Amino acid sequence: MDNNQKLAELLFPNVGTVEELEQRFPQRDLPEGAKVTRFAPSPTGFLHIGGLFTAFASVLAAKESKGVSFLRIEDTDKKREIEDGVTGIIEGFNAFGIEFNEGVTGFNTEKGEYGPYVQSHRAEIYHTVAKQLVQNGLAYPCFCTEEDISAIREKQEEEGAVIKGYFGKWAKCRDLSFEEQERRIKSGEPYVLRLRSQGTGEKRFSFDDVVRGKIEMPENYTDAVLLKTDGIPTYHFAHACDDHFMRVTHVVRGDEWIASVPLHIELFKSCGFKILKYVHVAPVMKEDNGGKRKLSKRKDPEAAVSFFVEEGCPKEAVLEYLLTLINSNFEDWRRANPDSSLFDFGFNFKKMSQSGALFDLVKLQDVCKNVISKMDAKTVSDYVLEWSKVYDPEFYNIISKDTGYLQSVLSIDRGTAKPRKDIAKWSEIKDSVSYLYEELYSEDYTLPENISADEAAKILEAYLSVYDAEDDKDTWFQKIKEMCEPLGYTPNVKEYKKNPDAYKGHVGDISSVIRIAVTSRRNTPDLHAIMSILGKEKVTQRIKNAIDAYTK
RNA sequence: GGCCCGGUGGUCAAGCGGUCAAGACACCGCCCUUUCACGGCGGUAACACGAGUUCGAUUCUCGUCCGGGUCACCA
Repeated sequence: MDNNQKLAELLFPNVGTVEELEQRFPQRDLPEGAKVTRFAPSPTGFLHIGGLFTAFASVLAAKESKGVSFLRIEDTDKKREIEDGVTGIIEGFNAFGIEFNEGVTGFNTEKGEYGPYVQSHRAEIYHTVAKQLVQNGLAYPCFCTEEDISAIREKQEEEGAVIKGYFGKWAKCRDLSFEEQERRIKSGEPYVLRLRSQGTGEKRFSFDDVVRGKIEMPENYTDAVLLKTDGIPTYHFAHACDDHFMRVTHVVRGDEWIASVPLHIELFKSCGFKILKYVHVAPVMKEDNGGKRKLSKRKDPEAAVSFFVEEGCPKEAVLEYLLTLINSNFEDWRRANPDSSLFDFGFNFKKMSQSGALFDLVKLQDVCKNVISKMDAKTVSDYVLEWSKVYDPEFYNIISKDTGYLQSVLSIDRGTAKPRKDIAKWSEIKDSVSYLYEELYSEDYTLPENISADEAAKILEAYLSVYDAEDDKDTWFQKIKEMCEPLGYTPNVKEYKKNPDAYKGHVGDISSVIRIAVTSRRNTPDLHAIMSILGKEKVTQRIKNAIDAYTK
C-alpha cells in the first residue's frame, strides 16, 4: 500500500467505491437529445425572480427535449441557511405552476431515483469520490488556519504576485509527508481536503458555453477546497459529484459561475467524470441611478417572487414576461400562437440573451393586461377570489357572497373581439368594480365644468321618465339620443363639433350625466351593461339620489 | 489590479459584409367613439468611440471607453 492509499484509508475508512456509485446511478434511459437539467438553489432566502428565471429555462429545456428536470437543494452552508428556506422555494414554484420531474418536493420529501436531492444527505457520496481522489494523489488534507491563509494572501500582495491563491509553492500543506499528515490527523487537528491541481495557470483552454459560445481562459491552478472542516463539500465539489451522478446533461446557472469553469472542468477530469454542457444565463437587472445592477434580494422588493403573488399579478403573465426576456423569439411565437400554453413554446437556449436585461415593470403590466383580457369571467373570478381571500379579506367577504354576480360584473366587455385591457393585477379589481357593490360604493356627483347642477337635474328627470330596465342596448341608447333635442343638445357629435354654438352640448354630455349619477364616475365601461347588472331598483334609486343632490 | 463576459432607440430586442437598421413596451399625434378602454393609422428615438480589413462595415480584427461578473472552508 503506497502513501496515497494509506492516507485515503486514514481519511475515509468506511466508504464504498466510485464504481459502486456508477452502478447505483445508471445512465438515464432517455430519447436521443433529451436534456437533463436541474435547478439547485441554496435555502438562504425566498425564491427570487432571477431564480425563477433560470429554473423556468431549465424546466422548459428539459420539457422541450423530452428530458428531465429536477430540484436539488444545496444546503452545504449551514451558516447562511434559513429555517423555512426549502418551503419558501417550493411554495414559490407552486405559486407559478413550475413543476420539476424529480427532486425535492417539500420539507423532507422528494421523488426520483437519483437522490437524495438534498446535499446534506449525500455525505457518503462526496466522501467516496474524495477517497478516490486521495488514492490517485489528486487531493490532500490541508491544516492551514484562516490566519495562515490570510498571511499567504498578504505575502502575495507584498510581492506583487499577479496570480494569487492557494497553489504551488504557496500551498504549505501540499507536500506534507504521510507521517506528518497521519500525526496531525490523529491528534485531531482540523483540516480541509484540497484538490491537488495539476494546472500551472500558464496553459489556456476553451470550452463551449451554450449561450455564450466559445470562451477561452487560463486553466485552473489553485488547490481549491473540496471538503470543508466539517466534511461537507464546497459548491464546486458538490457540483461535480451531484451533476455527474444525477446524470445531468446541461448545467444551467447564473453567469457569475463562468469564472469557476476552469476549476469545475479540472474537477470533472480528476474525478473521471464526463464533462457536461454549460449554459450560463445573464442575470436579471434593475435600473439604478441611470445604471444597471443585478436585482438584489435585499434592496428590491420586486426581486422576491412573492411580491408578484401579493400584488396579484397573474402567474401566467409573470412567466410570459420572463419568456420575453429569456427567448428573443418568444413574442413572435406568441403572436402566431395567441392561445397556446406557454409551456408549448419551443424553448431554445441559443436564443437566450447574453447580457443582463432590465426588469421592466411597465412591460410586465402590459403583458398582465393582455393575459387577463383573454381570460373568461369565470377564470378571472376564480383568481380574484383566490387572491383576495389571502390578501384582501374585506373585499373577499363582499365578492364571495354572490359569485354569480361577481362573474357578471367581470364579464362586462369581456369575451368580445376587442376585450378591455384595463386590469393588470387582481388588486386593481376592487377599485374598478367598486360602484357595482353597495359596500364599496361612495357617491360623488361632481359634474364636468360645462354642465350645471340644475341642468344635470333636468337631464336626469327626463331620463327617469323614459328609463326602462328591459331595453336592449340599442333602444336604450336610442332613447338617450331622443332626449337630446328637447333639452337643447344634439345627438350628433359631429354636428356639434361643426357648430358648437348652436347647442348646449351633445349626446355625450347627456350620457355623462347619467353615468355619473349611476356610478359616481366619469369613466366606465359600457353603461348599458352596468345598468343591467345593477338592476332597475338601484339604478332608479341612484338617479333619484343624484337629483336630490343637485337640487338641494 | 489579474482574468472573463457584454455594449443596436428610454426599456426588451431582430440583424450575422450591401437593409430606407425589424418588431414589442413606453411616449406623442390623428382616426374610430355616448365616457374610459379596445382597435386602426402615423410620429419622435439607436448601431459607445477610434483605427484597420474591404469596393463597402452595425456586422470581421485591434485599441480605447463604459457596464457587469469573478478572484472564500458563500453559493
